[in-house]
Amino acid sequence: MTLTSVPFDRPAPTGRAGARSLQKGQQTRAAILEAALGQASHMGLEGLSIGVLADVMKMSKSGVFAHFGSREELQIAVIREYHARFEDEVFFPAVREARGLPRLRALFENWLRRVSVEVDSGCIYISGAVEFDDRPGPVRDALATMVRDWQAALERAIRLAVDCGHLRPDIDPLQLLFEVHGLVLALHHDARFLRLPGATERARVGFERLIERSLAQTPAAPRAVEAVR
Amino acid sequence: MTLTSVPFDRPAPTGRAGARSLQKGQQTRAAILEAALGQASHMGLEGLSIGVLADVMKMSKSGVFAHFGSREELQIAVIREYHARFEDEVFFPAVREARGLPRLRALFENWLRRVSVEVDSGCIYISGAVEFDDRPGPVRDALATMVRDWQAALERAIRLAVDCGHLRPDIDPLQLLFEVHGLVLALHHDARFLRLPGATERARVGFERLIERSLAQTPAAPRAVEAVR
DNA sequence: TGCAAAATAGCACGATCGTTCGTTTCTTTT
DNA sequence: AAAAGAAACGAACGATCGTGCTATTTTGCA
Repeated sequence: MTLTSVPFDRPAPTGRAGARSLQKGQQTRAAILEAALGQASHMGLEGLSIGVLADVMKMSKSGVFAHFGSREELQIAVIREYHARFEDEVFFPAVREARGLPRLRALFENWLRRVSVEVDSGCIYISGAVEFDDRPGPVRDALATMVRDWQAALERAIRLAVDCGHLRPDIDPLQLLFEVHGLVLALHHDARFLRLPGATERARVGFERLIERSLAQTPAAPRAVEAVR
Repeated sequence: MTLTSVPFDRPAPTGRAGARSLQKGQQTRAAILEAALGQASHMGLEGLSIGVLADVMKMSKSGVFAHFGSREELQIAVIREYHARFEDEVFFPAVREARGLPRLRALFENWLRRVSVEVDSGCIYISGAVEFDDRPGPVRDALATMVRDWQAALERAIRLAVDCGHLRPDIDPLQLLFEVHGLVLALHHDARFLRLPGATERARVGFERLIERSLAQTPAAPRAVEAVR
């Protein structure tokens, strides 16, 4: 019951010894990844620099390098690490809620928390999407896989809410997903770039209006009379 | 009656001679800018490289460099150029429409066209916002000024639609702006990064629903009965 | 404690980056 | 046509980049 089916090669036991308790290498690798995640959040995945990372870790460049084999692999490792944390902070806590509207609300609320400035780091899904929308390659592929998985999870939650009878049966899950996603992107833009206060609340309001319009109990909304022009 | 009040130092007549017809320097500068705009659309403003630009223009690096004085100035010049084209393609054609809903619709529709993949280039406002949300400096400032101006223009159009009686008087223009902006961002994401077909139509549908909900003629929407949970 | 293997350091490479400077070529004006 | 000025070139700089080697150190296990 995980968000994604992408295989993680985390332990990567190169030696024969079963990784009983995190070997030295694994834990410095984890520490590097931690630092890399921070750097990528601020400078973007393309801003990741092995040299800078080595300085931060007080290691040699080659020491850092050896853990990943290439810059691309480092970027992918960062994406996977971000994905894992996203799962832990957004997805898993939400699936403990009752299926249907409560779970959908929880997913959105947790998502908001992850994206808003309250966490100093930016969302790698969002910044990465912009950085790699014209850059084919394994990094883009990894990123796209994770984003698609997350969108699929949201779509499932929406469909569940429909099946539960919480939302009207005639709503288009993908359209609703599109609109909800837009709210989060607008939040990311206004809060992080324009530094506008209250963006989180705007996203919440937008979400509640979308839900309200999609509620099952709503008597078939009276057709708006003849739109202006 | 322009979108922005930011002064353009386009002609920049260094000599005393009145620039009657584009001097040689000005027109190669324009050609460089054209190429730079294309490069920035694909690689982002941070991906702008004077060396690559020189190759494309078949000029020397220093020749290109001399036109701008620094990489930062080049980036800012690109932003201004993009802004000018955005005005020409999105803003000006729309203000010829009747004020109120028709103009608002035209603004949105032109915006869609500018952002969707139909134009091969990406939107520098959107990619720049992500690239520079954690990078203070003159480039970020220039970008933020342009974006804020565009948002202000949209806000004005919304307020006009309210004043005309097309939209309900109790709607919050900034909230509506936020939600409309989200649709465009979602379009940019789905169309350019995920390469999903039909994203433009989803944005249109979302927009029409937002408008429908805000129409003046709509009888006060019946309060949705007690939301689930 | 000793030994094999894993982890890290050190150094050098080729490439690219933005930038500077002095020179040369092309335009424009007188 | 000559003189003045703008535009473009070419070479070099210091810095940083990712990466490939070979040592050296550190670790984990017998």
